Amino acid sequence: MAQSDTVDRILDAAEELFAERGFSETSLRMITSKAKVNLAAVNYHFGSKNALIHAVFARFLTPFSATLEQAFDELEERCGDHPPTLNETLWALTESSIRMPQRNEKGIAIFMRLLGLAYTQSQGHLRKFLEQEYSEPFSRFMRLLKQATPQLSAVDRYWRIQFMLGATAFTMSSSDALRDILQNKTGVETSVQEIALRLVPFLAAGMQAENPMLTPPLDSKISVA
Amino acid sequence: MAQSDTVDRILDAAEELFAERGFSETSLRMITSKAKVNLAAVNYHFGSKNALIHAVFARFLTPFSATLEQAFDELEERCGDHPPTLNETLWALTESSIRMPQRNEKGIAIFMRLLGLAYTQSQGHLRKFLEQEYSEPFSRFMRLLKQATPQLSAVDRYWRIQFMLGATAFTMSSSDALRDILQNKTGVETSVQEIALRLVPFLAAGMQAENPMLTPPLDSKISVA
DNA sequence: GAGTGTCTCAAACGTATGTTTCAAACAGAC
DNA sequence: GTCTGTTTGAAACATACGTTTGAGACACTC
Repeated sequence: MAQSDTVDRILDAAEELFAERGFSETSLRMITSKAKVNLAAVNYHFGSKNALIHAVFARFLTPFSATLEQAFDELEERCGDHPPTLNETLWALTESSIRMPQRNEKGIAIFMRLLGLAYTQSQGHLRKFLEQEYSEPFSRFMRLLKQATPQLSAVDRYWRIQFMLGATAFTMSSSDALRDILQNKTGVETSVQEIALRLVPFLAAGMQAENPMLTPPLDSKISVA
Repeated sequence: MAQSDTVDRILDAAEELFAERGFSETSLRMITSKAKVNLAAVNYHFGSKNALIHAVFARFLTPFSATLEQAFDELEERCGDHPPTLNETLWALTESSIRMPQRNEKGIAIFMRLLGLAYTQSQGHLRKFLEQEYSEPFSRFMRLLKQATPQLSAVDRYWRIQFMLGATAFTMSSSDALRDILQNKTGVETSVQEIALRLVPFLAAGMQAENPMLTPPLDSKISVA
């Protein structure tokens, strides 16, 4: 074979195992035995385990980042001069992730789970890699959010964006487990698309909540001070 | 010394390191050297690394669970026959965690971060341990949430609770870092109490958002199917 | 078909991990 | 003081990890 498929087999296996178990909990030997390739192939083709992790992310993040840029372009064009609304911005992001070209049926779930892990697991090298490779669509999203919520103070907006990120990353990073729990308890099946469909209204409502400082009940022991 | 403080020193060090780095990324040798105790002390006092993880959780979860039960008791008593509202329920939980007896100033952040990790890192033994030890206050909270949101279907409510958990665990677990970023960018100081003050309205608004299935924009490519 | 660069393979390397061992130190009771 | 049960200490254990090695197989060029 001229161009070996070993690289792809490794990436496929690594992607799935990383998503299932996390990075440090997945050994190269698990990956190579699942991919049915030799152990040394990983270091031959990628150089190191960290570089393999980067490659796994790059394989889906590069096309996703392109799709997202395009979605933002269309959105801003469609809106003309007035800035896109919060709902439109969130849906542009959601649709981009859902309509991504998928390698298999688990595509989105793995994609989301990996993104969640990237935030959650404190892998310094990964964060650095993602920041310097994909900072542009990220800050563009932030800019759109700012335009869509002019009524919020910078501080309020900052914290609410963190809340959104948290709800998304956390839910997606354990979406398999959560889906299974729900499946066992109620027999209801839930696709990742449906989770996203439920998540966006939740986030939008939270972002647009009333002034946060007025809500503690009168008898609360917490002072605003 | 009659009752050694080795146990507590190990628990303190383990708690902090686990919260900083996760479970598999923290070795017993890191813990014992931070705690300035012998390596074998962990296995002597706790039996295994997994048992140590359980002990770390039990040390703050047991008193917290008691505080929470009490807060729920007071809440339900105060409300008489009608069920507590969503805001009241959320505030009862928030105040319980904020007013927890804290070992140090990082108390709440570590507490939240560990809870988030427990959900995120796929440590089967931990989930099993937490479920069989602390299922009661958890399901009581769930019951209160159910009563406070009768308009939601069971499935909607399930997912929205996950979103709340995520926003909370994620934000609180990285509250130190997030506070510092905000401090550097805007010069604004934020206490954990203030984060909670901002978080609760966000969550309440998200929980009470309009029917999630009606919100995708008209030109959306996503079908509700 | 000899030569060349690419890739695979089994084996080993060095290091780090969780756990165990066993002697020494310590405490409190008699 | 001596004994007894508990706790600490340094060292070793077995295992798993990421990585490296060097010989072999393969496809291709000239």
